[in-house]
Amino acid sequence: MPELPEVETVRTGLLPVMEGKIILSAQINRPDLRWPFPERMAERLNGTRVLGLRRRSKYILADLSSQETLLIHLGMSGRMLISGTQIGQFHHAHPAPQKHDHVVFDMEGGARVTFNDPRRFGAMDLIETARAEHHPLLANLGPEPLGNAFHDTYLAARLRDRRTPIKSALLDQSIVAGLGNIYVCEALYRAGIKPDRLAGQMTATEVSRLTTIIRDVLTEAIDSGGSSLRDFRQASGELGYFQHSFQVYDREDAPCLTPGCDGTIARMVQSGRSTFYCPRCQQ
DNA sequence: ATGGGGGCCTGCCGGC
DNA sequence: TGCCGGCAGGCCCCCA
Repeated sequence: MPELPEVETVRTGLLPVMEGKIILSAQINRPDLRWPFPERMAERLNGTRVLGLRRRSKYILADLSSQETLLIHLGMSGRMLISGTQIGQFHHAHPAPQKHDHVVFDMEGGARVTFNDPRRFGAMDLIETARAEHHPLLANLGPEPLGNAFHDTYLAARLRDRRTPIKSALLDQSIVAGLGNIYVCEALYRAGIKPDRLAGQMTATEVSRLTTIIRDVLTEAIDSGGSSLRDFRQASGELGYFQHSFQVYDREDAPCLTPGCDGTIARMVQSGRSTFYCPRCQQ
């Protein structure tokens, strides 16, 4: 799915049409995504005002005037598409409904936000705002990689003695929340660390370099509007362009881009997922 | 407790 | 052209 930068890009895109606006109607077209929708979801959403839109890891949290929070996860293939916004003098009509449009929000102000998710690995839930961080999906998340709690002594402590590959450790959302397959591959490449090295064997220097690089990669990706793999779009419908900055992800057999390295990007499978790396400059 | 693998879904692409 | 296997940005759950 959308990893942290893509989710942050979606959140930013939704802000102008959702924050401060009333949900005039929520239309729910099926009983579930990955899990059943909460009881009476449409009724609980209708007429509430969206007080704020937050992000935690890869989750979007909409705090509502009803003291409830709408939790949204995009899974692998979820999208939030906006229509009906006024751009200059032109008014964009709502497009015809598409297959896999599972939830449709009509907002005060005329915008329509459509959650479309072919694979249905996404999720939505409604929870008490005051208890949001205790939601089972959020309770065990590690620190935000762009927040103050993520620093090298923290990461070193969490990696210590772990006998899992560093790649798996960085994908573990309880260690750091928001990384996915792409950004872990990119970060390990930039750090010059071979993805199958054991987490517990990282040196202090390597851990320190990793924390900085993880921040850098995510920040650059957010600044680029995320990545538009397989046509993933921002809420506005625009394509992000960080995919053009991938240095290893999906580049099997292509030349390594490190200056002076004549290696070739390789692919291996770890825990059933593709890892891309340069066997030459990642040690 | 920790690590690995299966499973959930649909769509797309390449090979035969 | 059609069918089939493999693959896909996630993450819960079960097993050893």
